Amino acid sequence: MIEDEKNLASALKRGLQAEGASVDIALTGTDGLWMAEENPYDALVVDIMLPGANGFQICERLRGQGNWTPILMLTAKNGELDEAEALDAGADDYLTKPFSYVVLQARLRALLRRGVTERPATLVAGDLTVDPATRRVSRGDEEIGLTAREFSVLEYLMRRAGDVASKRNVLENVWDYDFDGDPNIVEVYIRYLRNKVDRPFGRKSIETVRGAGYRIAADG
Amino acid sequence: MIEDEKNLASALKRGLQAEGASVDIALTGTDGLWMAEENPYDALVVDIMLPGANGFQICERLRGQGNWTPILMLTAKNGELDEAEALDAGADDYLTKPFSYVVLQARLRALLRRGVTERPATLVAGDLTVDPATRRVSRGDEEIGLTAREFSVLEYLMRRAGDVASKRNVLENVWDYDFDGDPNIVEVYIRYLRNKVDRPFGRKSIETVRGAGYRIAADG
DNA sequence: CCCCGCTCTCAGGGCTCTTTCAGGTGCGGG
DNA sequence: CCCGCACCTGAAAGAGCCCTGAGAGCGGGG
Repeated sequence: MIEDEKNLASALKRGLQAEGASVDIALTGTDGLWMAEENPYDALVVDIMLPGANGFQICERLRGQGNWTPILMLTAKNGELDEAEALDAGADDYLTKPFSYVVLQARLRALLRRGVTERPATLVAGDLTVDPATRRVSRGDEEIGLTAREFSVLEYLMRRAGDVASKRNVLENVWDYDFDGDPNIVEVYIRYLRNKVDRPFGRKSIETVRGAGYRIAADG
Repeated sequence: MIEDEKNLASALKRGLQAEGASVDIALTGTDGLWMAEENPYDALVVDIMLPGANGFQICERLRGQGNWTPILMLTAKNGELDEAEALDAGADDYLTKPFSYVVLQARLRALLRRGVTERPATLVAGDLTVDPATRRVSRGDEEIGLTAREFSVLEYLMRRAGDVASKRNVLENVWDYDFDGDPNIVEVYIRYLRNKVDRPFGRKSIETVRGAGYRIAADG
């Protein structure tokens, strides 16, 4: 999220995090551009009015580089800069300030679903399925209720089903990139997940690879 | 960019940045190697003549670690070190000094377009396979469980299948670069590996080359 | 205002893996 | 044929990884 109003930025960040998203904030256009160039984000939320480089410039620059990360642009109601211009510059959608949080959330979700990134509708491993769009998880016919964090961790593991994901990997992708807390948090969430998706079914989908990380077998 | 001539380095950096690239500079071979190991760069520009470690060593070291970041090598016109050697060492392309900026730019673009040098997903030697992504090892259809250290040692040997890896090599790449413990640890792990990947199958994949190190035959 | 669910921290403990060490074995050179 | 050095081996101590239960902080909803 590239947004210079700190209050707005941190409020949105908290909201999105509560749903399990992992959010980085840039307060200036130049910082934001740099971060967007360096990291493979799922989507960007970009304000138009920014110190450094403005939203249009960021869009054009990224698109010019062949970077097609979905962009949601925030435009000012009475701004002389039209919304159409935002789309012309390469944004995928726009939102007029002021806007409600739920609308932002819905638009973002739509962008992700549409996603340029080839993102399978549902992730499957054996009889375990995870649907990022609806945020539902089920084993066979039985639906499983997960918290936001639990869901994110499971989603991440499922996206790389078969591969080993290190704790560092999980931290950087599910928590923030520069997370520096106790890595033990990952172990804790693995336990929560096992208690919900494995134990009740007598299964062992989530495997510990000692010294390396965790793995979900591609076939469940 | 690993280049010790500050003027050249910063001139190139400015040029590349003007086109939207993001450039880090290392002035010594050792710094450069470290940075290349720690960060996922899109490409490296490496001078041959460097304080610390030279360009060849950097190439070999990175390739040995399974790091296939595209490398553009800068060679000296009258250098006794041939360009062919650069390619042998694992560079993807080379440029003879002095060169014009536009040529460098064009070569770099070509490297990026070509994309990452295709890395083999799994390492194979006869019927023995090692998959770094999933951390699975198998002989034929039988899966073999290895500990973290065992896996690392085997992976290292497999990456240079057919070549002899000295104990020093193994220590520097699997343990720390400046490991100063007892080199006997390598012998111990070779034994563990033989007990797991050879003995049960009546095979002798891991060969001792007395006075030189160990080797895994490329065909198992 | 209280309760409840979610996230995260912390400390303890089990168990596997890693490393060390001391002594044995065998190859190769003299 | 013998000796030395490089390599091999078994066992045991130590370290570190991972799991777990308990609980604090926080925010939302009743």
